Amino acid sequence: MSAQLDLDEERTLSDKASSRLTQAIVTGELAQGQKLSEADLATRFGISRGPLREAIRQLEGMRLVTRVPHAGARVVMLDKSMLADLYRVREALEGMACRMAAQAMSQTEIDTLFILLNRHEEEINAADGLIYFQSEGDFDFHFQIALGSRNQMLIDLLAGELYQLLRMCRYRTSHLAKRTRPALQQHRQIAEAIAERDGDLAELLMRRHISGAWKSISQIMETNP
Amino acid sequence: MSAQLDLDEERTLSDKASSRLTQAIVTGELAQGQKLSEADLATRFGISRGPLREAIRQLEGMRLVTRVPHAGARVVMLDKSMLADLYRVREALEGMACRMAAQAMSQTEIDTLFILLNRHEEEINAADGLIYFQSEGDFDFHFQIALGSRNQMLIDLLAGELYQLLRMCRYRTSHLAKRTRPALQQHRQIAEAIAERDGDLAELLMRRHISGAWKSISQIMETNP
DNA sequence: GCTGCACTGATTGTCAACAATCTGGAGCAA
DNA sequence: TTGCTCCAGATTGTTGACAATCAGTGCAGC
Repeated sequence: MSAQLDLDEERTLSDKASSRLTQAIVTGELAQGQKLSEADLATRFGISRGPLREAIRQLEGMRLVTRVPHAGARVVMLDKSMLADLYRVREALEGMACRMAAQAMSQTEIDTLFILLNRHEEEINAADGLIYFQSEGDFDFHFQIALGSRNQMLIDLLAGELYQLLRMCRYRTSHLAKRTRPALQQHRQIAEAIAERDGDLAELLMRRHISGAWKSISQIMETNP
Repeated sequence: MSAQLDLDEERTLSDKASSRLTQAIVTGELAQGQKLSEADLATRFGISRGPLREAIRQLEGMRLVTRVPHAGARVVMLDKSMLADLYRVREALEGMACRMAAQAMSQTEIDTLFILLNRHEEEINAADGLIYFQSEGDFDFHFQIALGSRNQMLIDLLAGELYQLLRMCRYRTSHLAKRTRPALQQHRQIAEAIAERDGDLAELLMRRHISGAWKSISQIMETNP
């Protein structure tokens, strides 16, 4: 849990509504494809429709909802084709992030990366089998690398848009197979490539890691609903 | 000019305002860093502040404006660091688009690509020296490849966000050196790689093309304002 | 029985007024 | 002069009412 703390006495109503909506969508409280009734949500959040509409416009920019004029907004449908698109984009962006991180990360940040990996490994060993956190730990790793790229646009794209969609997806497939151990192993290789400042290798490994994850997920989706 | 036609009797006021604002920002009618006064713009567009605020929220999602609560929105400042970020992201995304296009483009689309290149070459030869269109022709080429990727998310990211920022940048540096001929040559190599269905090479060439463009632009910016 | 059309209810889009917040300067004290 | 407080104007944030548009229903006509 690394979300922004919503001290109710901060920011504007639109922004708060935007956060709550994002949360509700990502956690599945609002189902995929569900219609977002302005009146309903406004009363539920205790605000008026004005700020709510602005929040919806913002979520539209994050690709979390789709809006059609005069017909309202709906939670995005994460079908297989869209997920395929998402993983390809992710492969490109995180590959680049990795390359840049290998060049720009400070030694301290790299140390942090390894600490993260160790903690992650302990969690896996401790709860061998039932690992709920895997996704969050995974996000932390990828997020740290994005930060390490020092590329603000890359960071915004990944953290602000793609990762939300990914979390949304994971909340729904969390019951499915994990492959945490091979993922951890790959993470380690990536971190080592970064530590050795080998941008080419770091990018290659990250891309392979992500396309591998997609192959695995896509296979699972064949046999499951 | 391939923008959406704004038949005034279509869509909603927010959307129309959004288009007009985008246009105004990209063409420089609204200067970088300029403050966007809601009252002023609303009267200028002949609408009320409600739809205008929604439009601004949307532009914020496209990274064309930055908003700070209670202080208003400003046109984004395209400083060198941001442009560097932009070109890196572009390199990653268009590289991937190229790889996917090499696999997914139909023969007809590939033919169109070469027709585009030929027309572009004629324009360069015809107006040797003063080539205003270069940017638009360039956009057409890159856009066609994005479409060829068949990846809707990639298309949206490129056409909806990055290209707007790029156009915004070009409107300001259009008076600077061009390097249209080497760019055309590189375009041709890319198209040929796609025609041969060589995704690896197509991606490599596109990435080299874009990072080369950045080196050139960044050099020019050293010596100019 | 089926098609087409008007009506109705609900939902979204828009507006103008009101409240909250920020910015800049006048006035005063150290 | 410098620094502070406080006020006023302007700007943004929010609201509730009003207008426009859409989806579903029932009826008339064929």
